[in-house]
Amino acid sequence: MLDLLVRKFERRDDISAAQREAIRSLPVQLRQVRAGESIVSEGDRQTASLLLASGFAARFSLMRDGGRQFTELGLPGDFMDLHSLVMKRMDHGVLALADCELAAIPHEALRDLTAQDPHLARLLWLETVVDAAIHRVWMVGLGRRDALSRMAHLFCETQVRLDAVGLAGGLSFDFPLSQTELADVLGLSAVHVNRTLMALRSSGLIDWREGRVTLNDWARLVRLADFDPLYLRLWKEPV
Amino acid sequence: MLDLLVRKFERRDDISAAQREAIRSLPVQLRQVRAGESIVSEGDRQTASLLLASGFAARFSLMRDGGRQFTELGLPGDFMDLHSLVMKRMDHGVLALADCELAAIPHEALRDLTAQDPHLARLLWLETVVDAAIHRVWMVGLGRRDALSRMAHLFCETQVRLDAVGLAGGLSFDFPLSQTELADVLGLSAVHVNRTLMALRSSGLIDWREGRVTLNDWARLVRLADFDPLYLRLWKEPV
DNA sequence: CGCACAATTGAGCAAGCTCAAGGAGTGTGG
DNA sequence: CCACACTCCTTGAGCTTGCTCAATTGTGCG
Repeated sequence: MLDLLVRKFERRDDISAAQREAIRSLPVQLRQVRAGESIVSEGDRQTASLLLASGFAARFSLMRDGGRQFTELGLPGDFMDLHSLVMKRMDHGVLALADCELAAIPHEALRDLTAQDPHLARLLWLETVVDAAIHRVWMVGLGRRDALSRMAHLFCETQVRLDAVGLAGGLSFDFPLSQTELADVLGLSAVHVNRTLMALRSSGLIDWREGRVTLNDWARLVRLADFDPLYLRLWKEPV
Repeated sequence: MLDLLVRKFERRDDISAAQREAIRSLPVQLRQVRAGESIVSEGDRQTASLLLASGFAARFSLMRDGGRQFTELGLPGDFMDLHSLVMKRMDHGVLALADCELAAIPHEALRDLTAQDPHLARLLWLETVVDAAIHRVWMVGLGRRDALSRMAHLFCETQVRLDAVGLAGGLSFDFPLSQTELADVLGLSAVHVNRTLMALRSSGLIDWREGRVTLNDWARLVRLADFDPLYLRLWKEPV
């Protein structure tokens, strides 16, 4: 379960056997959340951070008028609320989009680990920094991309992120969102998501049936989305 | 100059005299950048992080088609690229919107500081986490708010952030952006920014003349923007 | 004066929205 | 087994927010 974290760190930088061991021996408490249920609510004060072991989750904010905006998708290997280690009170909620298994790691243990090992501290810090980088890319999409390119970008990003944790079978991956949920990711209405999707489908770029997306023409999709995966920091570079 | 940082930390948590001193004795190199010039370019590999001492800056991303989206405003007391301490390569650029003074703090010094003092490490980490929180709020605005409320929200946020560093005279503050730049903040066209601004002005909510904004009706503006400053983490709470 | 840049305004257009309805799949109680 | 409810997807129709293109008016500066 913590191996997921080890493997993610190892994609980004070299770590020693002792460090690997230090991560593997972090205390965890397993938690299961059903699809559609809340994982963390806005305003909660966290005392542990949740590592998603399997499933799909999303950070979201609600508006006074009932509107909802998802601000990030959480995939296996991602922390849903690592930032709560330094900012206890949650400024947003986290929702399970599929059945999820989560490993709760007490903040106390994470604090000890980061105090004793500055390198692992930086790798954890990097996790939250990559979240911010993803946020920025989404902002660019929300502010400056039209629906088609925005959606294409999300599919590209999701493919690369899932592939990084071995959950993409080539250019195909599970994507258990409803179109309404996708609309809240993309800042569109559900109706427009449907039409945009139809356009992507009928131009042969993607298929999406029974919760599984297939990217039929990666090159064309990347061009349409202007996608460059550098911001995901999924390749080695010393930290 | 580094006092700005000390004061920001002290707004958020208690720090000891020794810690204060450790921050004050960080090596810095002063740098001046003229309005309109670039502070950091996308793709740069940073070896120091830049603390904005005075002026106004913005993070931005460019699109292939020439479009531009600002992803955060940098105000005095903010780091423009603290995240580069753990993610060397810049995934976006930083632009001076007004004449800026910056203090460059070598990564080496920051690494030493964070390795030796976990509490200060967490406070620096928190800086980047608040950036991410601001990103999320902007995302909600870009995805789900109309132009009027989005602009009102930005003015509220800017007032609170400037006030926190003593740069707001009551409900009035310097705001040295052109309408075109504001458009790139809000994900709107310059023309629509102008019209939205007119609406805010003629309803008596704000004035904006000669680079200075005045908020005439804070309560109404907050309501229009649905603004809640909690995400800025400008008040005390142990880290 | 001439130039560059910012703000403003008009006019027409379009991407994306809302409202509404219908179909398909699934689960539940009778 | 059927009726019903429910959710999700799909499609049509008309509307509205915000866009583009274009022109006009300052304003500071060499």
